Amino acid sequence: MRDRFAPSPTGQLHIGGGRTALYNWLLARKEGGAMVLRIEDTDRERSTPENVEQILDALRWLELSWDEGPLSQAERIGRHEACIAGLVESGHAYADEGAVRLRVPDEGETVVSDVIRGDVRFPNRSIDDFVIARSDGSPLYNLAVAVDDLDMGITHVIRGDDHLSNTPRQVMILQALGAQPPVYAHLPLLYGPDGKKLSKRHGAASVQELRDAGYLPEAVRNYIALLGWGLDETTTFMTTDELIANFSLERVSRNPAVFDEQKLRWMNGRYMRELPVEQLQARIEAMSGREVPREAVEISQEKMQTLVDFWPLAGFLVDRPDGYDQKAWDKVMVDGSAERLEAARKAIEAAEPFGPESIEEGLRGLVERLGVKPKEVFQPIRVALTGTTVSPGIFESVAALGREEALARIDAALQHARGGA
RNA sequence: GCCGCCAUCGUCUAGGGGACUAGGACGCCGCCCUCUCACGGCGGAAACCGGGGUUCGAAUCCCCGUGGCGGUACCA
Repeated sequence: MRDRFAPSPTGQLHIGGGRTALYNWLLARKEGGAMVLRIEDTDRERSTPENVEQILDALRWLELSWDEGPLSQAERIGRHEACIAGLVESGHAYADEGAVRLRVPDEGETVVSDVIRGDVRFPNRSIDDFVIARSDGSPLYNLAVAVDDLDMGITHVIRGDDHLSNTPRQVMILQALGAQPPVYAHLPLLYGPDGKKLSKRHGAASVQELRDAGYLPEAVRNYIALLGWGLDETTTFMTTDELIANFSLERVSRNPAVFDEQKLRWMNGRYMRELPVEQLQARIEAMSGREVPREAVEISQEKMQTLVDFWPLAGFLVDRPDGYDQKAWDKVMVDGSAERLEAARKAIEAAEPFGPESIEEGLRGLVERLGVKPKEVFQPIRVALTGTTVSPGIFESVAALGREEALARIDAALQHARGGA
């Protein structure tokens, strides 16, 4: 069993393309077959080395490896031209104003056997004698694809639904060449939330945009696998091994799917929470190119949905905030807040041994003595430390910051409250 | 125009004649937990595109309509 992923290099890899690659990869793994990576680059203008690299880049990030290739379709032009000549010679094709057209019968029908759609029948009279070679002799897409799939021994063609209407043409070329068509599987297309084709204005539309938004490749794989395929009525989380073991083309859905980034966020958050702290830390560091304290990761892990969420949440543990969010300050620093912060400072200073437990003990004791609500004490500390009203747990945050730095930031806030610089 | 594909909660889907007062998940709403934001727990609202058939019985099968999408290029 051999399948192929055959993108045309037009820029970043579209999420739909990522899913097509995933399905091809899953099936090849499951069947113990091979996946060929073939670049459909017969359109020389669009097919720049940079664009090809974008495809490979996305595939590598998704951790989808190919067994052969990347093969260049354009480099096989000699073979394509030979086939065109052969087709003319055998009478299956003829020259027309310099171009070459395939002879399509007026009667009968061409059947595309599709695992997902069943047998799709196309009346031959609805298909014109189509061009397989330009007047300069260069081969056209349908011919190149058919010849390549044949030569490469492809048994399963898994691709987007937008290719279904062109498939009878490829089948005709194969038949004219005396070959059996492969098994086809046309995947439903992916759309944006507005029902239109998924594009940049929907947020992330490409695999690399997903990566840059802080998603984990394993979460992306799990999510997009479920876009048009499902195991049963309840299974949602599957490891890659489980995906491989369970995948089947027969269970691929026929209707188009809308890419829902909110659901991906949720799923990604679940994956992040299940990661060992060291691993999560390593990923945050790899993505940002900066070192971050393990403790900072530990106390914010359950609050993040993506890798980039780390910074607004726990960035204050890496860099001292350069100011206070005005809204946060106004909301929290009301009458008496400065006094409570002052008292909290003493409690933190006295915490011994310095850690979350002793800090909690001291701060809760203060709340008790003052007879105020916990947040009336905790929020001013939070603003002093982070500049905002959002952070991991306050005791853990103070502890992670360290006594000296925590006290310094509180002092700065107190000064700010008194109208100082 | 012609050819083709598709049609279940807002979204992803389960369903392949009786198990359906249509199940799960995201999102949404409410409650609980709570130092903020989250996590988590509990509960709730929310769908079979329309019309004809077939059948004792249709979300499931057939036809028509409607809608969405794709193809129809000397693009891929």
